[in-house]
Amino acid sequence: MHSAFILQNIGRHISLNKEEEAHFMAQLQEKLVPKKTFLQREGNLCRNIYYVNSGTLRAFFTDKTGRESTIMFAIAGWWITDMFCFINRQPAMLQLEALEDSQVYQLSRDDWESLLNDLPVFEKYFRILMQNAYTREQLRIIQNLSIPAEERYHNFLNKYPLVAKQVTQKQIASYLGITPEFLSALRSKKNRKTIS
Amino acid sequence: MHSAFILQNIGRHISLNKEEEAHFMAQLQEKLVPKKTFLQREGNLCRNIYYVNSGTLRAFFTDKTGRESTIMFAIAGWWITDMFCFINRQPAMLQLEALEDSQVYQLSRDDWESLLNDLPVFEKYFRILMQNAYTREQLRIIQNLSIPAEERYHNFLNKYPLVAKQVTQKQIASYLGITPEFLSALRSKKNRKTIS
DNA sequence: CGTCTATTTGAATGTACTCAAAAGCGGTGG
DNA sequence: CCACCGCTTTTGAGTACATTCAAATAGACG
Repeated sequence: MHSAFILQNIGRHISLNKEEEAHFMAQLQEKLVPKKTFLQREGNLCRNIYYVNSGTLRAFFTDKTGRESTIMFAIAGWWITDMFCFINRQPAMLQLEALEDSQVYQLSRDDWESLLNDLPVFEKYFRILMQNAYTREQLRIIQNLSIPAEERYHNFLNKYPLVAKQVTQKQIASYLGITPEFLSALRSKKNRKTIS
Repeated sequence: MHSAFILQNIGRHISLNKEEEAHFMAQLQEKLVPKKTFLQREGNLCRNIYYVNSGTLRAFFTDKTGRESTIMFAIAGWWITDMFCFINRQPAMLQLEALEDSQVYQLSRDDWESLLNDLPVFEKYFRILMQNAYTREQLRIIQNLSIPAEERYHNFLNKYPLVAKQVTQKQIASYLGITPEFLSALRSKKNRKTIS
């Protein structure tokens, strides 16, 4: 049963009694997201945050020229949304797309706020989640600023091996901030080195 | 009196009674940081988080080649630390430097943890801080990935006008991820446009 | 005033991009 | 099951953005 997993996951950070667990689970709405469908489209009000039970999701930004930048991937155990727009009840800048058939729990902005009020222990849980997200993004910025694309690519493969298996090179390139052509060139350069 | 400011600042997010305010203030240690001195050096255990009362601080990363990347600036009203290493009680990757004579409140890792336990309302406060920090870094990543250096420079000037007044071009360049020479070239290009 | 660092300028170089075309791969329908 | 379609990946040539290195100029500070 899936609900066991999310409670187990939360249990690594905070302790809940049976009532609290039930109260929390009651707020969640299970959703199936077929491959290539969107949980969130750009411009629509960002109403929900999602916990991934299974599958793979991608959040990406599209600039005026149509170029996509992948902001994050999410696999089982991750929460994903357009956090800025979720918090501030604004139209989403990001789109959320299923990269394969996925199953998520949906939690609405209002229910999230109620949850934090009703069960203050969730303030701690989300404080830890936000703190992890912050430090993760900061490490990403440090890397983007200080190391070249080739090394960032290998770091990505090492840090997110499960994600790397599920996504295309094009998507990895858009996460690293390079073109798919250039990523391809890096890879073949590496192969030539390895072979010779 | 400075303590009024920090309490006022916190009061924008959570409500504290007089006892809680006193308990919180008792954890803080006031520190003067003269210009060009370091609050935190790379490799030292990152023991503290700092709230800036006055002045300007900079957090930066130094790579193997000696190149500096500015991770953040902090002026009055901001908290600053090497968050990843603070949370995980690790040697700092970042250095914290005063760009002018500054005055800060220091809160140690242990006292921070006690504060969260003793006054759970601070879980909410730091949840909001972490959430703001996360969304800020995510917007920065989106910009770094999707827009060219020249536009990022102007966005920086618009977003952080007070910071821009206090820091050198070299430091702004290292925040944007470009060399000072290239920033200088962008600026003179802009001037030529404006003049002609 | 002299020293130190920041900023500017320019030339040569390198990293990454654009555009175009070919090859590979997966899914779908006949 | 095979043929075709669309998308991803590869490859290559030409280009643009950004860097490095060097040197001159300007500013800040004791």
